[in-house]
Amino acid sequence: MAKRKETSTNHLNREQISGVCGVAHAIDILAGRWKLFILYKLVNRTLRFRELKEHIPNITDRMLTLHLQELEADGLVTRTVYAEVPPRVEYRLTEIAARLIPVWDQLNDWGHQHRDKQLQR
Amino acid sequence: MAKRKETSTNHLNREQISGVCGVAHAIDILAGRWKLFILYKLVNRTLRFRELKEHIPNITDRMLTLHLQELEADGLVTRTVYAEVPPRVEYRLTEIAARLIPVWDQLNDWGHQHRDKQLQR
DNA sequence: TATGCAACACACAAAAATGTAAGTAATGGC
DNA sequence: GCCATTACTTACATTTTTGTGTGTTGCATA
Repeated sequence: MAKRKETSTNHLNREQISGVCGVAHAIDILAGRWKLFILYKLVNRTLRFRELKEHIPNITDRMLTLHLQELEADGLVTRTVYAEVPPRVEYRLTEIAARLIPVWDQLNDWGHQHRDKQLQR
Repeated sequence: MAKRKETSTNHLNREQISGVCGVAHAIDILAGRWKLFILYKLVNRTLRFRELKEHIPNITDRMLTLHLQELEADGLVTRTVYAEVPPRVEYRLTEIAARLIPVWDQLNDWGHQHRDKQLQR
């Protein structure tokens, strides 16, 4: 989330894998602690910073800010600033993010199946 | 990958989110640096440790071991040990992991689309 | 004049993931 | 006896992610 060290083996490995494999790239983008929660909340509606924060239990201002910045940089959300005081900033899904919704539904089903199965053991 | 501290806010947040959201749970399981690469290599075939290592550039013994252990614990791969010397250990996908293959295909398409789009900017 | 609000930024700390290097066991072949 | 092989393990270092707490801005209202 903070700046990454671009010469580290860690970083280079990440880049190489994401460059080769579309799934790895997708997971890379989606894997932040709160990102999916944020994206979920934005499905079919626009929300402002404070509203997102209220919808997502335990998230802090900082983590919400960092994740939103990354999601914006990755082209998954749009940020709109209104020239008001106090500030008003609205977030919404981009078109390419919306294309993921059906995939999320399937992943969601799988995730629930998997969790149930693991709990039986 | 090493043991996690079960009382940390980090850990508790992770658990809570994964407990509520199937997608978050799925991403949580799949998000290790080399996990998708490993799973990909195992689609439709069984491979032993050394073969996996040769198929995955730059991975180290340690990272491969750690990821395989987690994948096994999460029920995504099966580990079969043969009583030979030198040892022979084979890994294969479980049935529930195989159910993810169609989702991977879609995620893969999306990942490539997304990357192409990002590169245009 | 003091306070509150929204959406951050900043400095710092803690935890988690990843990487590096070396070592281990049992056995077969030389 | 010495070495090679396989699938690891262990100790340690580095990088990355996440969390905590405080400060900032500019205007409105009390």
